[in-house]
Amino acid sequence: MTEKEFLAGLGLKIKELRLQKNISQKDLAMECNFEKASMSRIESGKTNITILTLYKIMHALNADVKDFF
Amino acid sequence: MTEKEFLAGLGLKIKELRLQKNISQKDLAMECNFEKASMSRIESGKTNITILTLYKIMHALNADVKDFF
DNA sequence: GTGATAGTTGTCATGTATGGCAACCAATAT
DNA sequence: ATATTGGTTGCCATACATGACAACTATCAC
Repeated sequence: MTEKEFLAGLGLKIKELRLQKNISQKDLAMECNFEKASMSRIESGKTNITILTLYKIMHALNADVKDFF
Repeated sequence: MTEKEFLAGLGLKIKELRLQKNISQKDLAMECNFEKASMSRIESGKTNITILTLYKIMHALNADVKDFF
């Protein structure tokens, strides 16, 4: 698995978990205290997020970090 | 759990996995293509690593990302 | 003591994540 | 046609992760 693929996969996983909660990128982003634009870039695998950003998203989704992989 | 605690916990987990393989910070760092200094800071929770850095460490340790959490 | 190994800490340059705002596209509804 | 909603993309400033090198401490061996 390349790094690009890894990021894309993680983004997809976040998207899946978000859709399970039936919330928009905007709403999830707001709970994480950042812009919907950032969430879009994250879900599409365009940014190499830090572990704390993942942690924030995890919290907002009431998920475990394990669930992201 | 605070963000600081989260980073510290992750660093500790990396250290554990590294020690299970009986390799030094320097050796692990070399396999990840960075300096032992960086590995030291990561294990002590001083840096908010990106997900790709975690991915590299995971690879070098032959571990699954899940194992880090 | 000298040397080797393991880890920590400081500083620097470069790249990029983050946070912010705006403009845009697509789809749907009014 | 207009408005709304969900998502994407561009740009900007700031903060910080990364990669690199050096200096330092501590421990253990010779």
